[in-house]
Amino acid sequence: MNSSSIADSIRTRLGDFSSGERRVARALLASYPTAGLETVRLLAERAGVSAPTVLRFANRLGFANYPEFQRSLLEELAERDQSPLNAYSSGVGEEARGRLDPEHLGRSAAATLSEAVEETLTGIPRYELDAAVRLLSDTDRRVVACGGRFSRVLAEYLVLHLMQVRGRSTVLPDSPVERADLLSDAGRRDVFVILDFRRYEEEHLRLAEGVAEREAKVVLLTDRWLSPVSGVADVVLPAQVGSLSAYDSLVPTMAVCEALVAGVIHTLGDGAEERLRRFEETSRRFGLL
Amino acid sequence: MNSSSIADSIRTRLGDFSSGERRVARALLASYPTAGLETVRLLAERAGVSAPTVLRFANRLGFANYPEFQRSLLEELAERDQSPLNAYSSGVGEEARGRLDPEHLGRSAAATLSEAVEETLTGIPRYELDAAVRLLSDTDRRVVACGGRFSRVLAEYLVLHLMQVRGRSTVLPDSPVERADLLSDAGRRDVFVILDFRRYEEEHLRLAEGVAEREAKVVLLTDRWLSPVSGVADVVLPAQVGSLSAYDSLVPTMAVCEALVAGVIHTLGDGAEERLRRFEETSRRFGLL
DNA sequence: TCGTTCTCGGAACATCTGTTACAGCATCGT
DNA sequence: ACGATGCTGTAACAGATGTTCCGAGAACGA
Repeated sequence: MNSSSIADSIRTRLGDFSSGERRVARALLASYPTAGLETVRLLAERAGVSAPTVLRFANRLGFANYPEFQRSLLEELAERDQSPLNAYSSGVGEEARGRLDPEHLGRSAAATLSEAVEETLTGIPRYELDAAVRLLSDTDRRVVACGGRFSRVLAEYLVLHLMQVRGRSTVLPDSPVERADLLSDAGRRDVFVILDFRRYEEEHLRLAEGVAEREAKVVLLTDRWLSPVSGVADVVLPAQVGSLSAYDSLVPTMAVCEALVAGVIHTLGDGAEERLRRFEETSRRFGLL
Repeated sequence: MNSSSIADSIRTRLGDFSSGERRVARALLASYPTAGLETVRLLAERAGVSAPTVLRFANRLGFANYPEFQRSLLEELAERDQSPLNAYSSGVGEEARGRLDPEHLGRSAAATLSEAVEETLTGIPRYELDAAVRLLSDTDRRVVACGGRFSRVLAEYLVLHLMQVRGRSTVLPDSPVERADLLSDAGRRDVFVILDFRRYEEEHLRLAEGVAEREAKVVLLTDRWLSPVSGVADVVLPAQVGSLSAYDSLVPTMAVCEALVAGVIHTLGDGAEERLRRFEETSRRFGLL
């Protein structure tokens, strides 16, 4: 959706603008093109600058008048509405995947990561997603999530969501005592969400084997080479790792997490809404906002 | 409520209009909505009527002013641009939510999220990305990151990476004392990475204003409605929020984080590699793996 | 045919728009 | 440290905009 010449022109030449003009550019790009179709004063307010700065911005773009600038915006809009297929005119998808071109950091990242997200989510078998959602939607079960170096933050992210829509969800504590306490009660009423990416952590495998033995359910989020935990897991959700640098990307995995949350919310329906309301009310009452 | 309420309203009530007003309506529908965003006189010419007729047309639609009519048109346009996928589900929010059953969960999530990632990364001006990378690659500066309810985990994620490739990076501590300690030293040698999404947190604005006053640099990661922090930020990186449920997605923002890290690694080159080697060695030596 | 009603456009009006000039301010280089 | 340069906001300006009023004309029914 970037065949629009004006927006592109702004993005390219943003460095030449002054800081005030840059604010205008940002405000315009943030809600394009409508912000540019309002009056000068409104756009100025939106950007937090004065009216003349907006005019200087238009001048710098090469327009003599503000009306002329608006006319260009309108023409562009009219063309776009006429031929909606032109959106794909600038083939971004054909760029090399996985390799980072520093000149076009944004573009190559866009191509690599969006493709990884798409492949991941379409690549996961329906049954697996379904099963994972069913387990996470079972409010009789407690949910415990854990991850490694980086994936730990996604465990937290998932739990933060689940806390709000269903409750009874925690991340596996760090401290040995707390951890032992939690695992002592582990049983068939629990589902463990384990995020394990290479280099796979042996600790995760021990954990998974242990709780599986006690008939707890295990959901595994991993990369496409499949952590050894997959041997004991009830559900396996593999993700692509389309990486931009030495590090693998966790973006597709985060997408899976959000899809899971969306599925849980849908399954729980009114239950989730009620829980959420209660959650918010409690937050307000205790001043936790 | 179909794709565009105003256009529909016109089509339905076309019979109530006078013949002159009808010509205006046709001209407007012929090139919708751009024709309505021009001046009264231009629309009048386009329709072959006089200016007052156009105003009567707007009045008949229930608008007190012509500007008010244009404002509605703009709002409608903004909404439509905001969620290009919702054009199909025709804005029935509840039904759209209901369509997210596990059967289509994977597909719709794939489409929504990968598109959001792509739009986000191609939509961010190169200048902003470069500026952010430049700031984060300056090892003379300390990096401090902070976020809100959910985005906090991304602040952690970013810092985890930066710790390994450049060091001198922390998340803003939770405890008031530690926080005060850190902020006491804040100055031109620092860059604050603030993640602020709606509902925007006033605390972030205060923080940003405070550190900006002391000449620290501020990098803002926000949604497309731009947190108020954007007023004082040196770099603004907006992201799409293509959401699957009641929650906005943070997947695109995570993609931005990874792109930033990739940029920093590239900029630092051998310096990053050496740092990483040292980091690994230290981890092994102290048994921190 | 006449009179009523509705519709429409011309012209004057008030407002708000975009615009410009100017002065204060920060930033940078010397 | 101190001018020079560039950037920004305030205030005043001219023009265009949307708006209103009023009279001319058309449509319709009696």
